[in-house]
Amino acid sequence: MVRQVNEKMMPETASKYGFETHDHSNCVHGSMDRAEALLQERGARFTQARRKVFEILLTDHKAMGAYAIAEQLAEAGLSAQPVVAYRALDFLEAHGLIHRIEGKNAFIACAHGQAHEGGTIFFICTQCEKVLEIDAEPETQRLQEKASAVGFKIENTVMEAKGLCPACQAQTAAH
Amino acid sequence: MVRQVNEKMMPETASKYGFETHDHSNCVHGSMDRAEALLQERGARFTQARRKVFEILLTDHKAMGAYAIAEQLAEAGLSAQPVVAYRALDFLEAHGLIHRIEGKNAFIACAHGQAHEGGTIFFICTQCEKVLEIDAEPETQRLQEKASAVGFKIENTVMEAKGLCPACQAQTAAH
DNA sequence: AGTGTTATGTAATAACATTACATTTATTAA
DNA sequence: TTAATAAATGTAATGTTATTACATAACACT
Repeated sequence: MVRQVNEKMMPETASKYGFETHDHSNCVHGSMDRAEALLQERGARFTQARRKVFEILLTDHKAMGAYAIAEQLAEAGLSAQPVVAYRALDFLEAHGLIHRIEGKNAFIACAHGQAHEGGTIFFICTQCEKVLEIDAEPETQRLQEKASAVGFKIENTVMEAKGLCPACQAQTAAH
Repeated sequence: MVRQVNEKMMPETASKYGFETHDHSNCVHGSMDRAEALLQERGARFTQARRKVFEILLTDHKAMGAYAIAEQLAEAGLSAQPVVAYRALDFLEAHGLIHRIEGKNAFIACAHGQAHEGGTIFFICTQCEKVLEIDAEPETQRLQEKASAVGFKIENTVMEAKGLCPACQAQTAAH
């Protein structure tokens, strides 16, 4: 696997992370390595299917549906059945390595290698499908307070905003 | 259609609204009347299908899937095809009369007759399926600020929390 | 009444997700 | 090392949610 970055590769590797340019090749491998370490520490198995699914999500760096992921699994010699993707996705989500985007029935690799303690807010670009993750604190805390006020016990919170990222706004304005 | 409330009916009509008891019969008709007025003002047509779907959601007062709604449509002599329900749901949502709950692929009648200007936060009870709506201000405003900081332009926000309502907490604790 | 617009009926299909069970691969303990 | 156990994968089928396409009907306006 190629890890070096040469001039020819730059246009591809200099992708978007959040909404800013970054060295994507480095980002992918760094995330894989961190995941590897994390899972080993937890005594969880980073199998081929899980590895491949995580890699797919890291590579595209945008929200992807389970079926699209399943299709790509075949390339690694794995079954392309949806359930295979879903199983890996469940596992990765449980370990905080990826997020499920409710508003899109899709998944993204967690940009931070591991999910925020206090939850995450997602800014989803409806045009390019990229997703920016923001630490949900202190909003989560405020939600807790509102819940307490009416006696509701929160188990899980979803905060997502759809709209246009800077790049797509510029593109739209250009027309 | 029966509008009067007698002793025999009370156990059914005294349902939950938010998480507190209220006169449900009155609530349903009040909402229908408000919707009627609102739509007339906007020059939109409150057809039989739309009326019936709204009524179904008001009656159960909990999150319902489109297919469950479609089944009930037949009772009014309408087609039970999902698309009929979806069309009415789209219309009602566009006019702020109902909300879509992303985390459940389901819909509820807006408890306030019309959606909050600044968005709504939903507290969804995973046990009884009831949903409480809370004004999202000032959270929406804070989200806007966070978005502005990274140059993101929000078009739509989803804030939902799943958990247990007071009644279901009590019930669970009793075991 | 005639015309354009809006809503509904009907059928088919697309997109997303889970269940069930057989088989394989890894872990563990004898 | 091997037998027993647990964990993960393969495969097929099915369940659930949502949309497309096109014909027909109802309404609104002149």
